[in-house]
Amino acid sequence: MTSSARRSGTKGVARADREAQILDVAGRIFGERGFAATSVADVAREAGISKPLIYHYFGSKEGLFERCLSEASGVLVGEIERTAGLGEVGLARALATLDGVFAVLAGRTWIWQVANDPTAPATPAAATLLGSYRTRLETLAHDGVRELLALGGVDDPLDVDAMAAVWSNVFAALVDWWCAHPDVVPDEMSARCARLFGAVFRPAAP
Amino acid sequence: MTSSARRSGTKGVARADREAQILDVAGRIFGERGFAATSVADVAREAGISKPLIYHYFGSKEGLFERCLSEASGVLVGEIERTAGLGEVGLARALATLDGVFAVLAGRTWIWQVANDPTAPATPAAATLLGSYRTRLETLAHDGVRELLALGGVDDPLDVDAMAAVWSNVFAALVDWWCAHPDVVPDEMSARCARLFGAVFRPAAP
DNA sequence: TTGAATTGACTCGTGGGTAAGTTACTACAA
DNA sequence: TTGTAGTAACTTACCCACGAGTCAATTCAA
Repeated sequence: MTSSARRSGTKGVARADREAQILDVAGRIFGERGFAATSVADVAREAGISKPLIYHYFGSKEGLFERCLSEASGVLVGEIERTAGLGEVGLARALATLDGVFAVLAGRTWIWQVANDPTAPATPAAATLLGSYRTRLETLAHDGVRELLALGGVDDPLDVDAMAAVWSNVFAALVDWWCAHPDVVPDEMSARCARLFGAVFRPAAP
Repeated sequence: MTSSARRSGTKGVARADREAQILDVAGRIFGERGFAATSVADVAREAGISKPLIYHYFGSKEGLFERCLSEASGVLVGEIERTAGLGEVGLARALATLDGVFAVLAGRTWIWQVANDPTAPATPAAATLLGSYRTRLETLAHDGVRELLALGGVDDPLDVDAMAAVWSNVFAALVDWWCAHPDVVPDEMSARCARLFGAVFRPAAP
C-alpha cells in the first residue's frame, strides 16, 4: 500500500546527495555546539534520517567530523594561500588575510568554528587536517610579528613567540566577533579592522 | 587483624583537610583537562580516595567544580579589584592588571584555566561565579578601549565593542602563553608585556 | 557506643556502534 | 509490457562501554 506509514527502505536519494546533505547539517551542528557536545543521533534527527545511515556512509562520529573538517580546512588554507601570494607585507598583509577570510566565510561561519573547535577529536586524520591550516596561519603570524617587532627594536625570540600567540588570538577574536554579529557584511568588517588597526598601531618607521 | 588489606573505614583525616586535598587535586585536573573531559573517578584516583567520598563532601560533579571555581574567581576578582583601585589609566592600567594576575597565579595557573574553561557547566551557581569576574574584566576592557580609541578618533560603538573583545583576547593570550611557559617568572613576563606594548602601540597623543 | 570517615559494589541513563531486516529503483529475460 | 533478480538506500531494535550517582556496610576515634 502507499500509506504514509512507510517504515524503512530507500527514499530514492542518491548517496552523493545524501552525503552532501548530512555534511551540511553536521557542519552546522558541529560548529554551533562543538564536536564533544554533539551526538550522532542529533545530526541524524536534524537531517531527517536515521543514525545507522550516517555510520554506513561515514564509518564513525570521528569520520563524519573529519569530512566536515576536510572541507573547512580546505577552504581556509586555500584562502590563506591566496592572500599570502598577493605580495602584501606587514599590516596590509594582515588586513588582506582578514578580508579574504571574511569573504570566504560569509554565510557559512561554521567553517571557522569547526576548524577552531577546542573539543575536536585527536585522531591522526583530524590532527593532519588541523595542522595543515593552523601551522600555516601560525607561520604567517610568526613572520609578520617578527618584522613588526624588529621595527620597534624588539628581537628576543620569546618575545616574538609570545607576540605571535597574541596576534593569532587577535585574528581569531575578530573572526569570532564577526561570527557573533551576523548582520555585519564582510566589507563592513574589513573596514572596521582597518580602522581599529590604524587607531592603535604605532605607524611603521620609514 | 591489622593486615594491609584494609577495605574501608576512616583513615583519621578530618573533613576539612580532606576537602582541601580533594579541591587541590580537582583544581589541577579540571584546569588541565577541562570540566567536560574530567571524570569524578579520575579525581578520586589521583587523590587516593574513593568516588563516594567526593559525592559525600561535594554532592555532585558540578558541586565540586563550583568549589574550585569559587576559589578561582575569588582570587581573580580580588586581584582585579586591587589593581583597578590603583588609579592607573590607559596602558599603564592594563600592564598593572597583567602584572597583578601573573603574580597571583604563580604556581597555580589552574586558577586561570578553571575560570576560563569553555566546557564549564551551566548551573546557576557556576554562572554567577563566572559572571562575577568576567563582567568585571570585560567592563574594564570596554572602558579602557573606549578611551584608547577616542584618542585615535574612533568612537563607533560597534568598533569599541569589537576592540574590547580583541583586547580581552590579547589579555587571555598573554596569560595562556605564560601558563604554557612555566619557567618564566612573573616579573619577567610583566617586563615582556611592557616591551611588546611599547613596540606596537601608537603612543598616546598629549 | 555513637558518629564521622571511608569504601566495594551496585543502578541507571546516555551515546557510540551494530545486526538484520525492509523498501524501492534498475536491468534484463520472456 | 510484464515478471523477477540484484543491489543500493534506509530503518527498527538492539548491544555495550562509560560515567554520574547511590546503598549498605565497615573501620576507627572520642
